[in-house]
Amino acid sequence: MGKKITIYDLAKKLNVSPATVSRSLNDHPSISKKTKEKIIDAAKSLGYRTNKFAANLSQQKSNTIGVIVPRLNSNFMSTVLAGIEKVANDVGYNLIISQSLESAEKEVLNAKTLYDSGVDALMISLAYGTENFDHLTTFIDRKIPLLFFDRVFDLPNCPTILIDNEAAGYEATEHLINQGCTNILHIAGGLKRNVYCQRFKGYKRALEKYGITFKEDNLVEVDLDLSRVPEVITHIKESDPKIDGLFVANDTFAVHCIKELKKEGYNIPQDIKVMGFNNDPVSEVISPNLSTMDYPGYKMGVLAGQSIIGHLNGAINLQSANQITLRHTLIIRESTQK
Amino acid sequence: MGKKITIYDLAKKLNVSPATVSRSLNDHPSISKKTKEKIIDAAKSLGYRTNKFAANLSQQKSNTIGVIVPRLNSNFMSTVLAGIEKVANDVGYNLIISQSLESAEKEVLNAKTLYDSGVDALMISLAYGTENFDHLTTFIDRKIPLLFFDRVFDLPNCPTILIDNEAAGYEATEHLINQGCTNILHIAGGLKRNVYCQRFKGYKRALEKYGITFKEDNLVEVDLDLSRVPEVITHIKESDPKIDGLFVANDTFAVHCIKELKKEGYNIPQDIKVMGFNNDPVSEVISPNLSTMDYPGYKMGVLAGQSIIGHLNGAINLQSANQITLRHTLIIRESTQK
DNA sequence: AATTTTTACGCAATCGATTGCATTAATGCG
DNA sequence: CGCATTAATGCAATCGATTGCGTAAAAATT
Repeated sequence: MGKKITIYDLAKKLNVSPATVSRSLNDHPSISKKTKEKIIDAAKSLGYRTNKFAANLSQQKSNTIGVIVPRLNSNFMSTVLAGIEKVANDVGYNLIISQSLESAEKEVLNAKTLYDSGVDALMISLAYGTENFDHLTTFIDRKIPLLFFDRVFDLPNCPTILIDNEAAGYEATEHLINQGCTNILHIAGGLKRNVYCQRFKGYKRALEKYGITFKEDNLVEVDLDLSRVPEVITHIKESDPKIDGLFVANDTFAVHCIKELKKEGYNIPQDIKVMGFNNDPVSEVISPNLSTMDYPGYKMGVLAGQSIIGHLNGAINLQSANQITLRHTLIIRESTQK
Repeated sequence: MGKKITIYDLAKKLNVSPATVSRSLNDHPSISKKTKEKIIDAAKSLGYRTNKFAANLSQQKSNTIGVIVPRLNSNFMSTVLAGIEKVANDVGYNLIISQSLESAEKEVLNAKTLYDSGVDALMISLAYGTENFDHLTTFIDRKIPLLFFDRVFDLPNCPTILIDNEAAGYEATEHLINQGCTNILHIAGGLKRNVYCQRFKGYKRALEKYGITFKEDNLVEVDLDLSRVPEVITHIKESDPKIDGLFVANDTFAVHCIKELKKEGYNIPQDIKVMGFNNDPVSEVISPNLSTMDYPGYKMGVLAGQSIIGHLNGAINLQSANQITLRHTLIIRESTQK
């Protein structure tokens, strides 16, 4: 394998100008079929590969999309990413993925780096603590498409993709109530984030609807790290009147609550009925199987990808598809049986 | 926010040459402290951000590392990726991540794209079916560092990071034997890949060591997709003599086997003892808890990242750290109790 | 055949940062 | 003070592809 070969090499070899080579390779209409073929053949046989650095510089675009997620290694996120990657890859976009690790500061740094890297668009799912959005408005100011998914925030002209967390929270709670629960504890993630805040709102609305008074004590806001399970268990043990229903904002946490509750001698669902959220694979593994809310991660990724790419291609305009709400589905399993 | 500002803008504003600006920004020794400070201050206050396209073109490097994995959405892989991302991000490298979806063809395409994108290095975990490595030797030919992790292949001068799958397979099988199993079924992934092939070898060696004859019938090679669980169950049900031990090459699959076996009336571990592999979170959720082999994904990612970056910086040379083998740990839980 | 219109291609500037070499300014030294 | 060093900066080419504009050649028109 020799040196990298450039359009200049091709041009020289074929006695045409570099401009012609470039245009041929890009299938520009004003080049005759013959020359095009000649050049493309030569390019192929000489193993020409376009230098993206040069192309990027000259076109001021990178064919790259930046993605910032709270963490890569959660089932939900990696599934969303799989969806995004699929569509991006299919149309020739690269994905630069970075994780904020739930830190607002790191999110800012990530955004800066991606900005510097010249991504053509940014897709983001916010960290727990992000409150300031200057790192994102930079993108908007520079007309770089910005899309939120799952953990969204309302910025002008930014499409968002999510589910109706309020309705889902409502349905989850309603289900528990229908199963006979009257004292339902809700374990929420950071309430700054829409996903948790909305689920909580739904929870409250369901209580109201069924004439149950909401008690501050029945809301626990944690970061959903498993190390926080014990305090939740304590909370439940010390509850008076006794908690008889548990609505947890994510399956992983719910599953570990069940494990601990079982250890403490609780019968699930007889003593406490438990609802999760996400339909994570573990929900089908725990015994009793966890009732949960299905949350279409892969589809979310695919739609997010399609949306941003359509947008980059000018096919979709911002106004028309400013918010996509995906369907959620209540999944009833053993953990909430009467 | 106005237009993007360049070193030329800065140069003009400060009455120096672009060269001086560039050198100042890169802390070149031959620029006086005063001018450096002056320029850096101005850059900061004007919000200068270096145009990576230009820098890349001129330096012929991208500060970007390509990663190809079979799939993003598995707990193990996303954990490894989290580790890689962490170290890469800490030292200012970007990660372009793509998934082969276990298809050799897509892996080739991914490799091409990453090559074209000018990644400074490539890290890869192979798809099930990859047998030809031309798409990777391209990198070697062009002196682009190439590293394998987990699903590796021995190419000259390519560092690999993995665990001792043979030993782990041996220990897993030995444990089953020690617990009294005499007819152990092994569920393997594609045997073309080292991880599965080696685990299988370890399995066989353990059998031999304990005087058990290996039967072809006791090896099932599947792609470990959950849709394949039923056929495994059938296999077990029809086995004669009865299978009393199951060594599955990954936890997810193992867990679903347990679920199905329980449905079929088997008692785990009384009737069949089950060993998984990976120490996936689900292994602690299934009842009975699954014995497994701990496999340090995050650490693998971190080491892989450090290795390739050290290498890019010239700190580590290829020869010295050509293969890193991580420790694995047998984790004994309920599913293999006597 | 003369002229207009198309078609096909080349010229040269551009994108923004980097860097080898030359040059000027500052400093040192006898 | 004059010359040799050394320090600090500028010039201009380079990285490789893209693209507006101009022009020569071919085709169409009358």
